[in-house]
Amino acid sequence: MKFTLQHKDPLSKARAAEIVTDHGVIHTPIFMPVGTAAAMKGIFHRDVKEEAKAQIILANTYHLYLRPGMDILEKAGGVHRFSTWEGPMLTDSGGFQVFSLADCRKLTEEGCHFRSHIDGSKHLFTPESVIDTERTIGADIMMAFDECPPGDAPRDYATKSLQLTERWLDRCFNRYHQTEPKYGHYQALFPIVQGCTYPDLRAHAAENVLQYKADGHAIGGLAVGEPTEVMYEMIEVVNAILPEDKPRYLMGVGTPSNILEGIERGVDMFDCVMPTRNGRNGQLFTWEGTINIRNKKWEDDFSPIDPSGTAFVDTLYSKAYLHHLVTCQEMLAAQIASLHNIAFYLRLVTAARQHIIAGDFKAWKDVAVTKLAKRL
RNA sequence: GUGGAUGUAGCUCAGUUGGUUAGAGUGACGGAUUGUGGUUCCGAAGGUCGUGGGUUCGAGACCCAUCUUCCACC
Repeated sequence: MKFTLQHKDPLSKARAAEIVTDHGVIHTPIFMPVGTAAAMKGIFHRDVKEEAKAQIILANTYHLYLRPGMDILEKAGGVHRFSTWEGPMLTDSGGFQVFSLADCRKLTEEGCHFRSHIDGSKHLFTPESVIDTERTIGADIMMAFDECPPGDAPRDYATKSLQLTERWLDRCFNRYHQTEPKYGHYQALFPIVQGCTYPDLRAHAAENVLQYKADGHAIGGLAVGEPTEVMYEMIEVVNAILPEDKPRYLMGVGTPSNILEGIERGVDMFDCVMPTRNGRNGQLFTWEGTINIRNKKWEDDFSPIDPSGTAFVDTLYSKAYLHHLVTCQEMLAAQIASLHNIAFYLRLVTAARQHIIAGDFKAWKDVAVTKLAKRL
């Protein structure tokens, strides 16, 4: 995997770069749509690629491990061949899922015991087993197995959690170096910087991660309940330490404004369920602000969903029709809204990249953020 | 025609021996959702208790009449 820095914004930490993987090139800053079970809910991969212009998508280790299971993925020849997505992919380690299902987990030094949310069966994830699983899935970028503590974690818990995450990280990299890719393409492993909302813990975590000379670094454990300003502060602390010549990935973030603020602070990669999950619930993102298409006010608005949109759904369908589909809970509503939203998120980061290259990112961002936060 | 049931929020229904401001689910309305269980949560709105009399300090509840819908029997 090769990371090439192309442009740096003179007035901020924003940068434009290129990541080359064995499945293709990623231009950063980039947003990565989340396809948990190796599928973008309701959207054909063809449209994810051709209409939304996604360059890399996520899948989830926890979910693929439970269904269809690793025997099937191995027989399928990995997640790319199985799902027919031929572009770059990234797998989350399942750390977040294990911890977001807190009522059915038990944490030990060895790893995490948990019960399947599907059938209640018992399982154990360890740093080693997760790396093995991610090798079998075969994504271009694998994530380390970590603990993701809540946003309001007290300091003593945050400290212990970080120490465990760091011991697990060491075991992840040991296993990573002991194993080989199964399908003939390179797989990177990104460590995840934790530390909750404590600047010194974050700084320590960022320093600790450097020893692995990884292909890229992730910032995790943010947007989990802490104030937005605190999240930005943590990004600044961490990015001051993470190397400039490697991609930085802010996990699970966020709103369009969050993403632009992250880019300004030197983040290159983002993922979030917001465009797809909120789309299924009728929230549309636009340059002018967000639209709740369920609202009665749209029932007789026959203007296009997004006149400036580039996905075919944006100008083909009216707001009134989408309002009707959402009201009727038609599957098509979720499909249209999801495709619109991920297309918008990709246009958002593409615009950011163009403005970084043009040299006017900061001024553009300040104007864009105020509009994006509006509700229409 | 006779007998029996029924009527409470848009819809489906609770509502104790008569006792504070008549509740729930669902829908409709609005908000939330940040490394996805096609999810979940929150808020506010919504009532002439079929109608009219009566008994009572007090009636959604008891009595009378009447109307609605349903069932059974002639």
